[in-house]
Amino acid sequence: MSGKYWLLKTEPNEFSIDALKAKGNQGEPWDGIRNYQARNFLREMTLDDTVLIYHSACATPAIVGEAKIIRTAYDDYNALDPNSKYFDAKSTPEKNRWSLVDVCFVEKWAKPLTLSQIKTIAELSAMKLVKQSRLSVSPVTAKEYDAIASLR
DNA sequence: GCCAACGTTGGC
DNA sequence: GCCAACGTTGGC
Repeated sequence: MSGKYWLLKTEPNEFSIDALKAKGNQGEPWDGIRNYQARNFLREMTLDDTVLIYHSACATPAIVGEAKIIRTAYDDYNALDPNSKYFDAKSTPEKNRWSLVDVCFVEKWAKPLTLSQIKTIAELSAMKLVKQSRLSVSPVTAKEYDAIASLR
């Protein structure tokens, strides 16, 4: 089991880890990423990479479980759909600015690792999640992942 | 609901 | 290419 590690944020009101679980093996297109830095990380993802699922903009922001990449980056069709809330007038079928990946549920943790806990752990205090709070897709180092895994 | 952080847009 | 204005994210 090798591969890279990532963290994806989602608002549980919009799409929770339970909603991802309900999708089963077919997984879910992780759409709506409209930030270049986040998009670039999406494009670096490879098959079977581990994804930490983080609930943001809720009562207790926390890492709540794990997922994996089941399809690597492809054009975000929502950007071309005028009826989508993710429509982007500057994207065309030839030059689509945005990408998405498909993600599949792996595991929901019995005990979420909260942001406030994360901030108190030395090995995790440099996480992009902490340093760049508005970034919705971020890399996680192997060291960080090990520290997180040992805490749950 | 407030507000800090910060990415994006557009005038010049 | 600079930078002010604006919009969004997300913790609290």
